[in-house]
Amino acid sequence: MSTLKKSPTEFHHGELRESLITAGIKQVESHGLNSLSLRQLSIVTGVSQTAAYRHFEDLEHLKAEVSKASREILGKMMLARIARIDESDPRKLAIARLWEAGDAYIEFGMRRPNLFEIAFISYDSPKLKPEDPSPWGILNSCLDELYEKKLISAETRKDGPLIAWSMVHGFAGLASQRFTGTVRETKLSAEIVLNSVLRSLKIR
Amino acid sequence: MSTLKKSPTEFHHGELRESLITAGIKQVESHGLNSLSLRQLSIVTGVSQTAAYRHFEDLEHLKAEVSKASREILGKMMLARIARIDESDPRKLAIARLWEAGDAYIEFGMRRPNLFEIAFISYDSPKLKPEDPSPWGILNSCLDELYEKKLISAETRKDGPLIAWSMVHGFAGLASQRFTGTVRETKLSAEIVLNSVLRSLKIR
DNA sequence: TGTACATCAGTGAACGCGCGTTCACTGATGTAC
DNA sequence: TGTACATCAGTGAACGCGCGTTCACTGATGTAC
Repeated sequence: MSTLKKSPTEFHHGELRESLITAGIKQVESHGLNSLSLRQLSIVTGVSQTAAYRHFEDLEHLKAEVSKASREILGKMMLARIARIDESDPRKLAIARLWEAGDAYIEFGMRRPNLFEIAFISYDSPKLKPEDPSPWGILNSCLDELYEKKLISAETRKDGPLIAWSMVHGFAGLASQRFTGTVRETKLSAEIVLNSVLRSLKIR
Repeated sequence: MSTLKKSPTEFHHGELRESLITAGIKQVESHGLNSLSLRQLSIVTGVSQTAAYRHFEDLEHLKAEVSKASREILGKMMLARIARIDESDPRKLAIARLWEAGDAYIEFGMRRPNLFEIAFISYDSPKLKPEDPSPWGILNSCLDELYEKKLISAETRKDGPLIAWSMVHGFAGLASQRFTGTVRETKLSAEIVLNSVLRSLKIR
């Protein structure tokens, strides 16, 4: 049971940096990207409104970290779905992994639209360490596995990331904007889209 | 040579509504979605800062109109590219139309990223007339034509919009965020993506 | 054709707000000796 | 083990800004008679 606020007796927070990012994620998720402000975050975190400057150069840098954290959440969701697959046939397993990764990506867009939005805004100014796990990296691992199992050609392996990412990212974006109908309709459409990814990769 | 500003002698502007939307488009295109404000637009348009309220309920409604106008610009670009096609074989023509429409969409994302962004944000509050021309409508016309020419099946006609739109919209979004490398690389990738759309529609 | 008057489309001053950021400061911590 | 002191991570007051929106107003326009 961890609390974001420091207890009022202690002067030092100890984990302010992490707390601010976590609070940022919550704020964006429930009130949208533009509601992110240093002041708000400070209040929520129980800290003076200038404390954040000990950890972030400015608002832009904080946003970039929240963006990165969102991608990491997405990456973890993809990995969790992949880990849950029960399949012994290695070829079917490789296909199922790509499918589940893509479906998790779409689900993230649909269920957490504001996080999806900030995750894929590029903040130029700050140089961050690459996120871990990275959705892009996971997709590439899936394609590597498909290639190793001879399910896709070398050329498809090369173009695959672009094709799969465009399609899944596009649909996830449309779903996050509620352009794809009800939740039920969106789930049906997601199946069509994922099948279409496999067809594009010449797997089916 | 039309000017956005009214001449200082005249009290009535005459076309303030249109001028504000046009100024909004320019503002978003060059300084991003968040730079849009009623005050800024009023200054640019040469009008007092409250004049806009005679034409728009509030900022949100103005944004929705700018968003709609962006989609119309995109629609016009798609139609312009379609009109420029020189091809007599009706089946090849139908395919070329889909291709050019998709390519125009991607080009819009790449070249006018800020307009692309505002075009596909959904503003719930205001009910607007649907845009004309609408990118979605154009895509559907292309698919209708492919179906009439027996180039796609009835089932593909049904799923086609989703598949084509996801893929093209996804890639355009990635391109607009500069996730697809240089302009040259992006153009090469666009070809791969559009070919992949055709494959998904079982045309090639 | 001329005029009274309702309506429309502007003005300009003012309000209150939340924000990013700066500054000089202080409490807490850790380390060298 | 005890202490001096540098460094780190907070505080709180203050700044200036741009913004959306309201209000009472006024100039321009069009229409009924």
